[in-house]
Amino acid sequence: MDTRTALLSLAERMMRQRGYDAVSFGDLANDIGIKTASVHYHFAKKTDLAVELLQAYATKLSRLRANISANAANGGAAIKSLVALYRAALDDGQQLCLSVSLSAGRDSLDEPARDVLNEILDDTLDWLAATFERAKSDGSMLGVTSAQDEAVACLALLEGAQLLARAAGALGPYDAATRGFIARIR
Amino acid sequence: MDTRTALLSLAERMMRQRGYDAVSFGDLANDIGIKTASVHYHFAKKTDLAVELLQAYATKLSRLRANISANAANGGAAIKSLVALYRAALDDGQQLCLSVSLSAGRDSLDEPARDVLNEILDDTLDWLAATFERAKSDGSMLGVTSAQDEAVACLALLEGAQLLARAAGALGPYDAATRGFIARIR
DNA sequence: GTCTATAGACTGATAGAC
DNA sequence: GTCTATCAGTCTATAGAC
Repeated sequence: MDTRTALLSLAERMMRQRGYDAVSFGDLANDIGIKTASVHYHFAKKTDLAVELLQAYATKLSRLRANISANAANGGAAIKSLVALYRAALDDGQQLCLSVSLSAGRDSLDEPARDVLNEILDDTLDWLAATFERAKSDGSMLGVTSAQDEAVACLALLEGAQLLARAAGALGPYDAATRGFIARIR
Repeated sequence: MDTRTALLSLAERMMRQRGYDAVSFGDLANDIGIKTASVHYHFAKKTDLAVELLQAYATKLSRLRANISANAANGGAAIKSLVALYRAALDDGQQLCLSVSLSAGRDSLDEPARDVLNEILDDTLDWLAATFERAKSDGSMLGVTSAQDEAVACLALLEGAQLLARAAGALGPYDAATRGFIARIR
């Protein structure tokens, strides 16, 4: 793996664990085994690193969601897969998903980075709303009234569940928080 | 208001808006109109400030929850009041509640601060579980099976809803996320 | 309680050699 | 691409005068 890719991968892991402010070029350089000046060669400013990280994350998430939609037998199964996806991102309660982690320290980011962050949220909510609509039509989920509201509620639940699980350093709270929701799926 | 109280109040507002790492003694000193050395007179270390902030927050929350319990006609009404409490804390989408904000940057805190953070979470979950039990008994909430799971799910929903509202800088997402949940209350 | 002054470490970032 | 060297700025924190 080339240095650039290694830096991106390390930065993602570190920022998901500690947040944007708590990760420095010095940390990254040290871990990789190079100097801070070399990190600056690959990413001129720290915000460039954040933006590229978020863009790669947005692309990856889009692909994963499209995959889920294509392979799910119905809307409910797709939603269930998304819950599993956010669960896997927790890494046993050690890290949040990048969007939650950087969302919390939002004010430390500049506008370009915040834009990609908003794009990720919007895309996720769009997918969720469409998928709840699908679940409503095919009858694979109980009690869906407003697909829009369900989408926001679902994302809030998953993000909050990640926060609680990370605080506990374990998956338990994530599972407890999502159990009732999952039970609505037929 | 004395300087110490002003510092606590300012630090709470700033940290709820930006997170722990992004608030410095310099920021606080500047805003109050004193020097950083004077801030250190009131709070020797930054972590002392965090711990005191969190302890005051824990006390305040306990009092508020006890008040809600005492004044609510039934369990459902109490839960509804808690949802309103977390909504008010948002300040129109400008800041998170202290516990969510510091939870995200958890790794920057030392053990004493993390301990109070966990205490806040545990107390909140205990109150929620007891209140869902109450709602289950008095029939003021639909579909309560496990009060424990409901408690975790409810807190996750409220914390995630705060995150989404702050990202949008508006209360809309909070209301959308909690609408379906509120509808279960009779 | 607040100040000046200062320490020592770390921050993001740049210039220029190899 | 990576290095050395360096910058100006910030950070938490302390000593000691007033």
